[in-house]
Amino acid sequence: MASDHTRSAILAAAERLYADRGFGDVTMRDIVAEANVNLAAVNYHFGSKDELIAELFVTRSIATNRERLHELKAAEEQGGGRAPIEVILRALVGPTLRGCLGPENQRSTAARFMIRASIESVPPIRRIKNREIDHLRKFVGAMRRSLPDRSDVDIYWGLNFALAMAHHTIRESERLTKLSEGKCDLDDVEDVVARVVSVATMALTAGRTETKAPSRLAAR
Amino acid sequence: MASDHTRSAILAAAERLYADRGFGDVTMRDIVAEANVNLAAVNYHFGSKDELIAELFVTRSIATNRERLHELKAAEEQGGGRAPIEVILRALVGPTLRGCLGPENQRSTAARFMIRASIESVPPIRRIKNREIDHLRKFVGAMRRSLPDRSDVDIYWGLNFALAMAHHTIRESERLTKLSEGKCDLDDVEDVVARVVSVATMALTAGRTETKAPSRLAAR
DNA sequence: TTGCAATTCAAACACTTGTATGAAACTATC
DNA sequence: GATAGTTTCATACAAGTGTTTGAATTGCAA
Repeated sequence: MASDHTRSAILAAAERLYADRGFGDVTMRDIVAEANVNLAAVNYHFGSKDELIAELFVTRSIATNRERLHELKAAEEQGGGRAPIEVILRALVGPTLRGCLGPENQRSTAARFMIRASIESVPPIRRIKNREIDHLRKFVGAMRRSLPDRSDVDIYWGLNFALAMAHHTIRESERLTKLSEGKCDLDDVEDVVARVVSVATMALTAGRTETKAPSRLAAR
Repeated sequence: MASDHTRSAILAAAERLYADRGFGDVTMRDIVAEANVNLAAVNYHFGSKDELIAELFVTRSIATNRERLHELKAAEEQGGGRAPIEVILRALVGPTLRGCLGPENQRSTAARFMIRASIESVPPIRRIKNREIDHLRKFVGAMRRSLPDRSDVDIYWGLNFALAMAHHTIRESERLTKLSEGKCDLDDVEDVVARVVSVATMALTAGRTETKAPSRLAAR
């Protein structure tokens, strides 16, 4: 107990630095400098660098998953156990996209940290990451209920592509802006979410629910 | 001149190790051990570790781009200047997917190295990477010619999503296999290519060329 | 205030990293 | 076969890494 001040200062500084520069080039000395704390404090409070990273990841992982599941559950309850596929997908990719894109000042360090963690596979995180599969299975379940005629394989691929578009867009947002000479506005987060959800919905419904070809706006 | 043997042994070993384990945890000592070569050889032949990485990346970058452009050019010539969008997308994502997926023994180290390079952003590569945008612009041009009614913004997003699905599927192939309990067969590369191309095509044509809703098999 | 545990701190430690050095071995030319 | 240029090698070096140490400082209860 006592003064958690140092502890949380380290957590905040580490998360910020890791989110910005990745795990590779952030040293413990960088972290303690950013936190205005002595070098030995990290080992004193967390045991080791890896345990610090692990704690950061576990905490954020739980929070992100809770947020996504909250949206999902609300949608399913409102639909009497079956939510529209667009809404499910929105619950899956919305929180992360909103946290990582948009105007600079309102991006969450937490979301950016999680994206880093999903890219750079550092040992302490890799060990924990398997649990994420259980989390994704809950979305698979919801998608099955939403699209009972769809094969499992198609569901898995749809989920995979939805995450692909969301994560890749975040990671390569700078390149997309440059390539499109600013024509693709990544600050308009809701537009990005709508595009991702729309395409993923098409991937999941094409060739089955014919004629309905959901428009991009329908996913808003 | 003289014996390039050492030089190329280093290149091969480095590419293999980087492809497998990433830039982060491969040291020069790992490389020279794998190449059966003295530690000082890397600095003697390449100047520095960074220059070795840069040479590796430039070489592979040129080769990959040439392969993709070759497919693209052939398609456009056959179509009298306008290739079907499916074929353009196939030229974009096919080579990489084929190189990185499929049965273990026929995956190319080159392709896997390039994926590593596109994920882990290490300084020597970051400096070079900007040129890739020029390469992508050629695909944007072909896509514009193929879909003249489509807005530039939609073209850029379609390209972005196509690359997203291809790269993410490669990076997270293990997770997808585990999540789907083997139901998604990532060794069937042509099926994966067809799925990616199909979804990207839908993203690029939906709401415009109505009724045609291209089926997954149509993209084969 | 005194005493004791929790916390902070400067310094050092053991280890790994990429790079440099200078002697040895090799190769080809005369 | 001697010589000059290239390549290899064992070894050392300087810088940076995470971690440990033991003394100083703080905070709080008796």
